[in-house]
Amino acid sequence: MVQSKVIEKKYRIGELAGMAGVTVRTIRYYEELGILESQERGESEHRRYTGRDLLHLQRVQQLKSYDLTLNEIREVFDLSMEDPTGEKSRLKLLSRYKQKHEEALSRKKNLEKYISELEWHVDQLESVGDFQSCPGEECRDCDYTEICKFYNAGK
Amino acid sequence: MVQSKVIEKKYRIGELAGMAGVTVRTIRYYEELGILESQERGESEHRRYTGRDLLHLQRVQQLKSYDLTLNEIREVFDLSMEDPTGEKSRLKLLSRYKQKHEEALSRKKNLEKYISELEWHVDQLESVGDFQSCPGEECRDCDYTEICKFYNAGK
DNA sequence: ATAAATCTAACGTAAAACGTCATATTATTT
DNA sequence: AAATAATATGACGTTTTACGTTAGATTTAT
Repeated sequence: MVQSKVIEKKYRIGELAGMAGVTVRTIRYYEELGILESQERGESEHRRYTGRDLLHLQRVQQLKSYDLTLNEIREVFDLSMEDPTGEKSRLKLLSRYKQKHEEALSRKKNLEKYISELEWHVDQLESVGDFQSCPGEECRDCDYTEICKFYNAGK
Repeated sequence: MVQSKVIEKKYRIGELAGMAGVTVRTIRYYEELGILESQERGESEHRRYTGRDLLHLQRVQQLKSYDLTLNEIREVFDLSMEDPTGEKSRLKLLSRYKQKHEEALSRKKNLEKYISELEWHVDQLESVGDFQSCPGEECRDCDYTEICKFYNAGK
């Protein structure tokens, strides 16, 4: 079964930028950072991109939406570039992914503490009348002894 | 019952910095931003701080650990400075806290998506042999159709 | 053949959170 | 009182991030 090599549609940098909703400069910048490489530039001097490149670019946007920096994004890409068919490589990859996982969990924990604090303030403001400021005298009666170190600090 | 006005121990900027584990410059900077005001400077020209100021400074550190910027921290402080005894003020405060709460929840959602993705990669690497890269051809068989828009993108 | 798009190279930017002088006062110690 | 240490103000410097913005040259499209 001969899979005829269909000539894939190639895009120029401006088209790619348009489709992905970014600027041309952004794409060149990503190339600088090693985040998005273009195909070999045959004959002409201009960059050519494929549909897969568009996917990669969209993937970058997605990762950005997770609040990853471009450097972190490159790290993630570097990870998936590594060929994990070998056992050693696989284990290395695994541990690095796990590390990133840990980092993310830690960030999540911080965020949850913050959310919990905000909820405390909201609770307070919703139960009219007994508003308490923090940190303050009233911290002595605060219920959030777990998440807050000021609860016991009222002079 | 006359509460004799005990003269509270006052700290100089260097002492405060030492106790809080920050530099002198940091404290002056926080003052610039309106995050930490010093007492009135009686007689001398030097700043004086109280135990409550130390608490406030520590509170700043805590909020920073939640990944808030100094500007956001000031906003939070400004909120709790407002006198919420009036109904109008209380409602305004409430809505602003709720907004910050929404923002935080949104960040949390993003983070969870990212964590979920990382877990996918970890899963893959742990079930040796069928490693898949993303985005890629294999995305067609990916289980994470909910969190990933690439699953259907295999050429 | 003109206009439109791209190329490389390089300097500019804007926010964030201080660091680092420089110079002048003020406090403390001897 | 003299020397030393701590502070004060002001202002410019620094690092990181993610591009923006010329500038001048070359390529591609109409």
